[in-house]
Amino acid sequence: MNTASPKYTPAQIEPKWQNSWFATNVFRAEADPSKPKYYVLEMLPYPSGQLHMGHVRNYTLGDVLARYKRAQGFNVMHPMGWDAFGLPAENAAIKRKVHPKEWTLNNIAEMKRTMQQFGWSYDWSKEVASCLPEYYGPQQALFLSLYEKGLVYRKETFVNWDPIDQTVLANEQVVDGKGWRSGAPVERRSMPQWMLKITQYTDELLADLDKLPNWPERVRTMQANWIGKSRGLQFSFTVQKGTATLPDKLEVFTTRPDTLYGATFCAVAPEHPLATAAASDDPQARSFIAEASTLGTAQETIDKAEKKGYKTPFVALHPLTGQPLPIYIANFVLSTYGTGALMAVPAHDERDHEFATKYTLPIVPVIQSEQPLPYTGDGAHINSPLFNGQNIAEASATVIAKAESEGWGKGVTQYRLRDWGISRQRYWGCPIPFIHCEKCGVVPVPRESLPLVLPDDVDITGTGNPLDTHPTWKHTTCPTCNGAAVRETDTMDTFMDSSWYYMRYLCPQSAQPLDKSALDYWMPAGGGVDQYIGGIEHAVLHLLYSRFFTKALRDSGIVSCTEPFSALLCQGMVIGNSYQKADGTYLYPSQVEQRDGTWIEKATGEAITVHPAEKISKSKNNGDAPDALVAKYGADTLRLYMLFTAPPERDLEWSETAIEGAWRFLNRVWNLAEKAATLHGEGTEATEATDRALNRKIHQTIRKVTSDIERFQYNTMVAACMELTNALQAAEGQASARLVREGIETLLRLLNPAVPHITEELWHMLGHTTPLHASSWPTYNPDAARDDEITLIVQVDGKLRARVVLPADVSEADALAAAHAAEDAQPWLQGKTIAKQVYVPGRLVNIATVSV
RNA sequence: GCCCAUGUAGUCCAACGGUAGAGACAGAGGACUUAAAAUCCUUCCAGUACCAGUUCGAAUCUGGUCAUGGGCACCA
Repeated sequence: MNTASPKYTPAQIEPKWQNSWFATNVFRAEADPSKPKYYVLEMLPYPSGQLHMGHVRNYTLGDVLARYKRAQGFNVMHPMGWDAFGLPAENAAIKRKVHPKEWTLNNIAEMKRTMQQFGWSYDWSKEVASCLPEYYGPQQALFLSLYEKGLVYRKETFVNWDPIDQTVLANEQVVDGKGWRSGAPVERRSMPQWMLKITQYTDELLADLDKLPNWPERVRTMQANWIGKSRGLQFSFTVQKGTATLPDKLEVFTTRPDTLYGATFCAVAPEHPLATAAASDDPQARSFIAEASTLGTAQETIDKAEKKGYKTPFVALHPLTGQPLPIYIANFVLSTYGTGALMAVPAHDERDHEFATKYTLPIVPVIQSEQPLPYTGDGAHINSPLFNGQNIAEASATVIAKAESEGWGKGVTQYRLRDWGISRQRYWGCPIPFIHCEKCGVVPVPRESLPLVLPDDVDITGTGNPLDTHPTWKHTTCPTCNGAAVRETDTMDTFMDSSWYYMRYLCPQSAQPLDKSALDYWMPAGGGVDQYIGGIEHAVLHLLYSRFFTKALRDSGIVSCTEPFSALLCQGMVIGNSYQKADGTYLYPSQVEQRDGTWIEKATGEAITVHPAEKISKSKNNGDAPDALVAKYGADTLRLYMLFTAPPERDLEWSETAIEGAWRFLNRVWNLAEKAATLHGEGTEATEATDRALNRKIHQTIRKVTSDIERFQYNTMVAACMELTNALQAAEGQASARLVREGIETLLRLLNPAVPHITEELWHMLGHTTPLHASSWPTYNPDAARDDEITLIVQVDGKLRARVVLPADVSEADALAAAHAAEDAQPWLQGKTIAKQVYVPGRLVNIATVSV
């Protein structure tokens, strides 16, 4: 009887269900105090126009959790938006003569269209795009709140100037001395910058890392390192030139005050006032300083062995011995850390040692050691009249106490974390709402005239700042005196945009920047986003800034919670081998195959080079585009593949054949359920035992899938569902049709968060009128899940010798007796004296014998 | 150089300190088919990178080595 059963056709069923979900807003989330809330958040994408596999993985992980929590009865917030300001839009404007706004909005539309093909359960009514005035207007208002809190200031400062992007970068955006986006070596320039006082929260940002147990350890470590807290002594040297004593002292910071007697020279940064003073009448010093700054950090990093110094005419008087120490300008001294000057102890510091060796300066050991110098370990101090024999901790305390009592120094704590420079001399960003008036100085834009909107009619050429060169935009009147004034033309770092978007999601239409009642429901005191998911690349910057923002807004009374993200999951990258032909072009994985141990192009047989797995990218062709794969297999197959192939934190290696496996599994589920829907319990006579076994499997699977989802073990969750599928297939004709059908329905409910379209379709096909997304999560019956009998392992001296099958509720005595009686164990027990017996209920008996 | 993670069948991955194999990919054989694809059935394959230790018992814990990946790297 061939009933021409309908085949699994994702191209038809997926759009159908997506339409039904989004037409009726089933994922709409509104505050409801009668229900427990759960806020699932994935990092918002930059709208490049192209969705890539990393996004697909990220959003699928979040969607499983969101759908699961919804089924568990939580009121789930699961929003999505766009990190839509930034340089690529301007680069596109320069290259392709398209306006940044048009380019960005088109990209958003395109990406959103692609994203909707995946059936992710977003409440799209919460969508925000940071480039729209509805978003950046409120951001300007928040910026004014921070200003009122004293957290915003302006500072003339050396900044990292990116010569390609023609913009200023934050320290954090300089990677190995190069711009994090352009890759160009960074230069140093001095200009007035808008700063955010993140350092006011340094201690809290560090201490509260302990309140984040559900963050990956390594992320917390990275943040702690970034904050870089260190304790030491800050003290001053009297400075002389010849015999004349200078009015200003030389302030230095050291984490090793115990080595003070070993200090044989001092070094200052090229930007230090003393360096400037030395350069005033010395052209050589001037050229040394110029060289040190133009070299930039990039050169230094590449050529880090090259420590260079220039001797100044100044000397510093040692505070304990009165000895004059020469002062050098040194290229390795950072002006931004500590005081920009240091005391050098070549015997116990590697850099100082290298420098002293190069310039033949004295090296005085002050710690007893057999090790070659420089020795950085602990030990008894020598050559240190005040504290000979003490260790580092004791000696440090002695020096600090003496310095403080005599008033030439004090114990201080230094941090590596600097204030956050947010000024960008760019067009495509949030305008900073301030006005420069000659009479009144820097004046905030009145809140009632926000949003301060970007002008559309700009000419983007790639040089300079379009806001500055715009004919009219910056000219305005001073809100205080009504005189002629000009607007600030800097825009904000895009990390500002992503520092609070997770709050605006909760009230995207609010007239206030943030609606406290919505925030207090979704992000109450003591709990923020319940689960945040994103890439490890944001471990420091975005996450640290967001934590700072949350704390600052808390202190302004705008939010109640103190940490934005209660739990964090950093997913691994999606990587793949790349295949390169001799002419340098890259082939897709589907175009190559391995034959007799070598890789060749299928079409031509030409040999190709295989590069090891790296991040999937368009230029390397090492992975197909997500929408092409959706067209080929459907979203559910791609989702399942992403979940099944590797655990979330691990890198996921691209494999076309593994996708085929996911596709096949879904077809098996389809065929199984489809058959159950057409056969109406025409019965086989099932035995009680087979039914009980199948029922047990069903309940064990519910238990396993539930706990796997809770632990983000999505790969084993899928495996458990595959097992149940196998069991159900095998049970056809063996177990009762009613139970098989129940098993299939359970399977669909368990798989629904992972593959929502096919499960919804089959659920419907089985005659259910309540859709799966509105159904509750299955619960298991512990009695049904319990095994009747167990296989007990019998070990003798730790080695497996026999196994015995016993009732699950066997007593220890019976289990031991059975173990001793086991035939296979006999040869190993003959004539042995038993020393110890270990019984692990349900698992094993281990009989340890006395060795002769 | 420092810190962290990872290392299990040909491949991707499982395994509260307790039977190394749940699941999948690939391979082999078979069934169905005129044939192929699809589907279904059966099946081969490692002893957990290496060395030592703790333990009745180690893939799992500890120490060391190696490899891969990532982060930090003149922070005084």
